Amino acid sequence: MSELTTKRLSLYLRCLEDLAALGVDKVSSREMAERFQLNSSQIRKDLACFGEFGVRGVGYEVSQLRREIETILGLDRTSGVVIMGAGNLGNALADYPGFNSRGFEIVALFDSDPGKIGTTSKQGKPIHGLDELDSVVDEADVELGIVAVPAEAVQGVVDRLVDAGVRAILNFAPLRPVVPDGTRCINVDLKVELESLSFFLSSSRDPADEPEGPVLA
Amino acid sequence: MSELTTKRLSLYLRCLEDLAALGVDKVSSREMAERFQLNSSQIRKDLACFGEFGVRGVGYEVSQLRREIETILGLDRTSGVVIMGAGNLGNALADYPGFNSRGFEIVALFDSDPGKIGTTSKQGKPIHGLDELDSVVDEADVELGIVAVPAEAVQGVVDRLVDAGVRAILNFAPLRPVVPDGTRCINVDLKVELESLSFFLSSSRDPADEPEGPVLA
DNA sequence: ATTTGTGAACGCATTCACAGCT
DNA sequence: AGCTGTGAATGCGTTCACAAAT
Repeated sequence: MSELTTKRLSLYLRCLEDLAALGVDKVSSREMAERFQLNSSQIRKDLACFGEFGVRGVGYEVSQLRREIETILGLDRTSGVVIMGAGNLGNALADYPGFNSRGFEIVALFDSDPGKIGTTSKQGKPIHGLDELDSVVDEADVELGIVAVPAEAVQGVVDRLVDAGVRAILNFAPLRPVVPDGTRCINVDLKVELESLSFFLSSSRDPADEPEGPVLA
Repeated sequence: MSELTTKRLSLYLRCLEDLAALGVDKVSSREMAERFQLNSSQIRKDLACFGEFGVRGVGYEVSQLRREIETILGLDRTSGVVIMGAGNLGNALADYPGFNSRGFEIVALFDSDPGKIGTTSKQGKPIHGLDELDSVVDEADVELGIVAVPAEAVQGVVDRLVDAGVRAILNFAPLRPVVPDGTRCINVDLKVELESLSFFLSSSRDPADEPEGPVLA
């Protein structure tokens, strides 16, 4: 099963939430595709990986499909989340509404700075020292770790998470840590994204790509 | 040219910076691949899109290749950046070291909250009202916009950026705005990433994927 | 001997197009 | 008539393998 498919399922889920909020109760793949700029075949193929949720000639029932996707993504169950690094980014993520929603619960932040330990984020999420990681992970049934520490600290922090039993990691540091088999790490590399935009700007300034005007005389 | 290639170029650049810091001055694609867990053919193919930077039988000169990639990505030139939304995330991004580095300069944040206008981020980046967007973009030669506002405000904010002449946008809100041709928008959807990890956890708990133990008797 | 640069082969993901069902 | 589910076709990205170069 492709990771691209699962990411699209998240998108579809959000679309279905929008539709439900609008009071729509039935939707076809074509309708959804048009409304949200998706591809209808792809919607159907993605869903086909997990079952048959539609009715031929009719379409999909919004609330039912929504529940199905929630179940597929494991959002029918709440996962505890810890955030490693209580800097600006860690704090922002701790209070990010999207991370404190169905399926997830931010349990705590961890930092090595003694000045931060014992304080909380703006929304009141506690900041602990690293020595408390194992006990918090055990007690709060934490399955997910978010890493927002400087590059040089990443591998050590990830190793600590893996030792504590966390097998899913979202890493924001600009260095891809090595993780053992059976552990998944998704890297969100903000600098790479920004540099990709810089390339776009640079190449659209540079006339190299479009050497001539319109070909039509 | 694939966006995947340009994102990998950012990675290669970071690797080369590491190598330079270690005092390495020549490197082969195989060496780089092993050290940073990449694929040597892919490195060569990616580079081949932009020229011939190596010497057969020898490899690449670190400082030269580094400069070449900086030029390709447009980092030999500083782009002004504005951040829309001075909430937790916007503020964290404004002070993020990776965004205040070679090739980029965070110029200002913008917010509609009168209580924030006139204040600054922790690192001193000014927060303006939306009415000042056009003048700031004009005066500071801003080419890049980062969007960190709630979903319902995204499209309006993006339209304002486009009107002001910003043609490259990094969007953190959970809604993909429509942008005109010639404008590029990269969406970083944090909730999608987290839900993708939730799926991984869910499917590795669920024995459906691996119905049996080891096949070897 | 070693490594680049690249055409060819491969594999994966998307899109098409239609049979099957309501 | 209309829409799903899916095999077939296409397109894209990665990997292989080797000729060209030092």
